[in-house]
Amino acid sequence: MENNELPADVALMWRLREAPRRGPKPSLTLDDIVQAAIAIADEEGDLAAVSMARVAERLGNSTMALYRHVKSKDELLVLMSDAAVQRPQPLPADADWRTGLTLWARNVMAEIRRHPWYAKVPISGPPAGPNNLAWFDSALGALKDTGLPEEGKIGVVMGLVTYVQGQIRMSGDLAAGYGRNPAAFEQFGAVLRRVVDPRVYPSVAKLVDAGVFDDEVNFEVESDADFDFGLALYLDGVAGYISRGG
Amino acid sequence: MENNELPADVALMWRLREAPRRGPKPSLTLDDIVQAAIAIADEEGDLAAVSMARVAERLGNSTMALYRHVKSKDELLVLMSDAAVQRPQPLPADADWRTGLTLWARNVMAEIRRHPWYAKVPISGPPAGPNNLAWFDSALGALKDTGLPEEGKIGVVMGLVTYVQGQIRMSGDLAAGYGRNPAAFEQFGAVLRRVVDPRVYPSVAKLVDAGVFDDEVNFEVESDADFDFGLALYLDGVAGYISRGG
DNA sequence: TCCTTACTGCGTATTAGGTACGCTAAATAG
DNA sequence: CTATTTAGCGTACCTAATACGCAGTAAGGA
Repeated sequence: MENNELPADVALMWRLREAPRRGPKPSLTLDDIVQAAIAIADEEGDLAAVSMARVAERLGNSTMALYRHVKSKDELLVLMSDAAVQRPQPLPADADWRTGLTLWARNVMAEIRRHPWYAKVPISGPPAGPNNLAWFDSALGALKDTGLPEEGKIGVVMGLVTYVQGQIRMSGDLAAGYGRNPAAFEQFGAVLRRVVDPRVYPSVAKLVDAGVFDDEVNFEVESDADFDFGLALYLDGVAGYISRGG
Repeated sequence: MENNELPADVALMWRLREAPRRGPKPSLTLDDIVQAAIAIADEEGDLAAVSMARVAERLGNSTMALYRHVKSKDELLVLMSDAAVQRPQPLPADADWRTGLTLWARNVMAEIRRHPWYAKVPISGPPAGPNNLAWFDSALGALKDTGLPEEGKIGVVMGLVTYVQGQIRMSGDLAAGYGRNPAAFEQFGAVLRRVVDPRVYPSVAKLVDAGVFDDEVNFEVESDADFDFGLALYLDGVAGYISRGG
């Protein structure tokens, strides 16, 4: 058959399996499994909360039943990461590239905020699922009138993806760390004051003296501002690249 | 005692524990443990290869002996991530900020390439270890003549850290995925050709038609080029920010 | 000197999780 | 009706983290 050549997980994500004819009717569908796993991760806010046993329990099945539908837990994670993201909203057709990419990046951020575990799924290859590919397509589309060569568009989008992913992972890790031990953050300024020798860490010492770490930090607000700040810097760079013609 | 107020892991990283007086001489030092764990992660190229049992075995001790020196495996990981990075080389004093940050970013990349697992250690808080703090200090120092306010410098450096981290994690994940299943990458173009409907994925379809995915990809080379490309874009943005005066 | 005390190493056991294997039963093709 | 294919699942094995408590050791004080 034609889709035998496709990697198994890709075939699953694109639903390319032909319906099997014989055997008992499945009491589980792949969709059920993926949705249950997503629900657990969402509720717990933690990818580590997803265990095969827990997913099966939620579905009223035994653990091993899942393995009839999924080759391994890793495969389930890949399926989750494609199913978790909805298709992107189409960008306004009349938007210039910068407006489009800004919107796109914010939408990605918003989408993933609903599934914070998304950034923890190890990326094992190019974006091969239909939903993730749609996001990729949408970002490329924002650059269609820039005159950049195709490779240049890919580079710009990859850089943006990298930035967004990095931001998400970092803020996610920090938020988790904060939740686990808020004191560590509140004491950070005091810790630095105790530990930082100005001869060894001159620049950090200046920050400490300037009192930068003294006020409490609000993570939600600050990470949004940081995100837009870094994004704007990156897009400034892209603007220069475009005006140079790639 | 004064350091009782410090978080335990911070105190360990800065070696602030007073020497205990009574009891048997420790046959293990914290350094031994951390170095053994690093050695395992380096050799295996995989943070998951580090288990408490394996570290202990390497040291000729029992698993549980480690817990006299380290509160948990997570704490060991934090210690590893600070011990793994050497102090940064001082940046040339006469370098402008852009040369300095470019050098800095490349040095970070080179340093972490020697310990690819570094990027997998969950960041649970601000950079609190002496070595990581030294890197942070070094990056801030590169911006000292820019006239940026302290908060602006932090923003620039945080954005850069985010970019570098994102790049490292992504290229690391991809390389691991490639190692596990090279076929998935080589077939990627063919897969897209089979699966991409131009009406749904117009921009990706254009890439496919342009043959962008047809040539084999060399990961080492390409990721360096991608890294410098994205870095340059970001630094272009920073240049604009600086010339606007923060 | 000897006892107390703090501390190290470690054996044991518990808990959690992923998954190989093989059996049983169901549905369908012939 | 029989052969084949497939779903569910019980069992078992392996890896890993870590709580708990005992035993032995070295320094401080009597």
